[in-house]
Amino acid sequence: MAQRVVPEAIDPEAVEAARAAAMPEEMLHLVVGVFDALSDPTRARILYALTGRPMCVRDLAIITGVSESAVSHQLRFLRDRRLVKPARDGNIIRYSLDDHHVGALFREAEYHADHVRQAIPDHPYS
Amino acid sequence: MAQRVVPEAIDPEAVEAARAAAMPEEMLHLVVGVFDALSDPTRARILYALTGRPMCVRDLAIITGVSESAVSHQLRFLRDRRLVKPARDGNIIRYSLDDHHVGALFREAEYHADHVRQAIPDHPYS
DNA sequence: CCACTATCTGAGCAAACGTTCAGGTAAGGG
DNA sequence: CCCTTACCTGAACGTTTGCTCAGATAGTGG
Repeated sequence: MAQRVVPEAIDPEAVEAARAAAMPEEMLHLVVGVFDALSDPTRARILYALTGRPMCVRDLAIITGVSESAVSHQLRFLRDRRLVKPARDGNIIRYSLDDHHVGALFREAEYHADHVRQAIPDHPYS
Repeated sequence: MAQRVVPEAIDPEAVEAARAAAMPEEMLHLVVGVFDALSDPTRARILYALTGRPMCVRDLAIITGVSESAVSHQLRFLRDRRLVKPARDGNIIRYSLDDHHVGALFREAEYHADHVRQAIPDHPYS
């Protein structure tokens, strides 16, 4: 009669181990935040450009192909997450990377991209 | 009379350099794809758990706190991007990481998280 | 075979996202 | 001073996202 209501673990040891090794909630929030910052083409282009040199809003708009307003919105997003920092120079504001780890993240992601392209010669995403 | 219609670069050299160093469109697509996979809390929890050991859908649902259906949907997403791979074992299917770079990405992101928390002792995101 | 288990799939929906538009602020030059 | 330049901001919008629900599929054991 009494049917199972709570789903049981199939491999309780694995679940226990995973729970023990799980990332703290707060850390996960921050980690997901960085990946989120890098998960949009415009933001990725901005950050990748800033990998090489500081740039102002106007020039970033040219590079990314969106409006200056859009760039400004995204820069605020990136500033809030401490990924870029502004530096005033007269009338213009030059943005630069606030964390050198961004470069490393791109490098690792590129390795992964190679891994994918290697698995499927004619690349899998349309 | 003839007013400027096309926005001019403020620092043409920087724009030119950034253009020259820009990531190829196709590569950017793949790179953004990985970050996108890692930018959702549920997917991040799944991948982080799989960092330690292979797991089945049911147990991942327990770990992540969402339904088995939701996990299955996300696993399809991750499978499409070659981030995880399934291995049948009788009736259950165990998923494992398909790319060891995922671990490295988490590590770099954690470094960044430390960078943020260091900058602002009482952590900045609510 | 038939019931059960583990996983998958498609539709539907509320929430979040990225962009543009229009207007606002702050520093610089005539 | 006032106008221009560079950047910021809020509202509105169409799109995308991640979830749940209901039902389908595939392997297992009696």
